[in-house]
Amino acid sequence: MAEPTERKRQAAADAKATRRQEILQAARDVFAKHGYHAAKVEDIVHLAGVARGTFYLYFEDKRAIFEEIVDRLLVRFGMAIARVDVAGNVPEQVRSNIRRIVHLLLEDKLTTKMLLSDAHGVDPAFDRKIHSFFEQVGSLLEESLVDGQELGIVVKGNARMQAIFTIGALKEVMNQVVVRGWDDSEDDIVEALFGFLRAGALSV
Amino acid sequence: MAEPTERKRQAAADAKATRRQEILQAARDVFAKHGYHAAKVEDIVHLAGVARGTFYLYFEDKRAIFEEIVDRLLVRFGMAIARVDVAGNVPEQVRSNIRRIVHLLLEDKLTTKMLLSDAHGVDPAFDRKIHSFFEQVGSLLEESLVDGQELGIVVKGNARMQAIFTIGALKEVMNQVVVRGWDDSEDDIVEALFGFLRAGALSV
DNA sequence: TGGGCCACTGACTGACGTGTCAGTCGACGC
DNA sequence: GCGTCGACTGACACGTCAGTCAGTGGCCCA
Repeated sequence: MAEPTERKRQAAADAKATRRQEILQAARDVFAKHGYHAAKVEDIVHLAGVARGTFYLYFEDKRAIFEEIVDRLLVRFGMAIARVDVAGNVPEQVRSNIRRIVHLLLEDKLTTKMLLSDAHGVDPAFDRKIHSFFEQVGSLLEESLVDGQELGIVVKGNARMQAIFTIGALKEVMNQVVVRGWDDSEDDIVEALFGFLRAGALSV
Repeated sequence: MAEPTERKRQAAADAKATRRQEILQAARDVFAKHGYHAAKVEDIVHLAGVARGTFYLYFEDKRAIFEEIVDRLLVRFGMAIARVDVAGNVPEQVRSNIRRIVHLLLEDKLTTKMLLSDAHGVDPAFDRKIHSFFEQVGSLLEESLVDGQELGIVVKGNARMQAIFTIGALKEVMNQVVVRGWDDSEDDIVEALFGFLRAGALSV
């Protein structure tokens, strides 16, 4: 193994992977800057420093590369969520979940921006995908809230709406950070969000 | 006054206003169904039952009619918000505000859908307009929260974030109702949202 | 040296959809 | 009846941009 031919094949594969990565990164930048519809394939290839045709050697079409970028984030997002174990320290687990998610989203703000502001209206099928992802997250959260209500650690009420409000609050704060140039620290955001979930805003 | 000529002029003006309204309504339906980018002027004129050219007698271009529809909603939205008077019954005033806003947004779900899911990525200038509107709402809310904190009726903490979370929760629940076909009653939504602001979700 | 391979190129094409404008038509006044 | 007006029409011109494909050049092996 590792005869010259093989080594070469490997080097070539690496080069291709690198090239692919370059295009992917350029695409992320362009999509984040201009939005999906205003982003031209021309802009992407120009930024990546390759010709128009090369783009199509690596990706099916404009939509495909957009989808790949978003998909990667969705997968990582899904993995960042941990089910809460009611036997343990619940508040701390909730806080950890929030922290992991916020961290993930702020790690690559450009991709988050794409997800939050461009992912709608790309294509009906793609819209459905995004929607069903958030729906899954919502359902998972809702189930946890119902469990929590039975154990008395979650406020009684419409759990589905509590889940929606929570997701909305998260989405909106991420939107502010990522679209507007807010530079609040991750910790501040995590603590503020946790505080909001714990006590709401009104103390009347 | 009201001589034949005058009466006729009035009738003509009415006819024009009606025609304009027809096109506006068709546009709202098409934008809500397909999203801004996928909506074709062709679709709008077809639904309105007029020719392509007629559209351009009434509106500058596709963007202009979209902007007019959204602007109308933004104005009404702005008017639905009342400043809270700390001398009075604060919770009830907050609840009224929520109720008015939810009512307004559910009154014309199609326009709300446009605002929530299509208004981004239309055009940089338009994006800025939408953004600055929500920013104004956010600032107003933040000020109120700061006042409330001093009076002890709002939970201590980062008021700007509390404002963002609140707006996010509202946006997300409206999105669910309007994009997904949720049919929860207005009262349920208002009460759930109010409850969330009052107590959060966790009771630990 | 030459020939095959393959990543890469960029001029080109075709589709699409916006906005235009020369022309139609009915109403109305004279 | 005849001329004027203006709302309305819809075929067309035009720009834009995604995706294609015939061609180039560098590299390696025989």
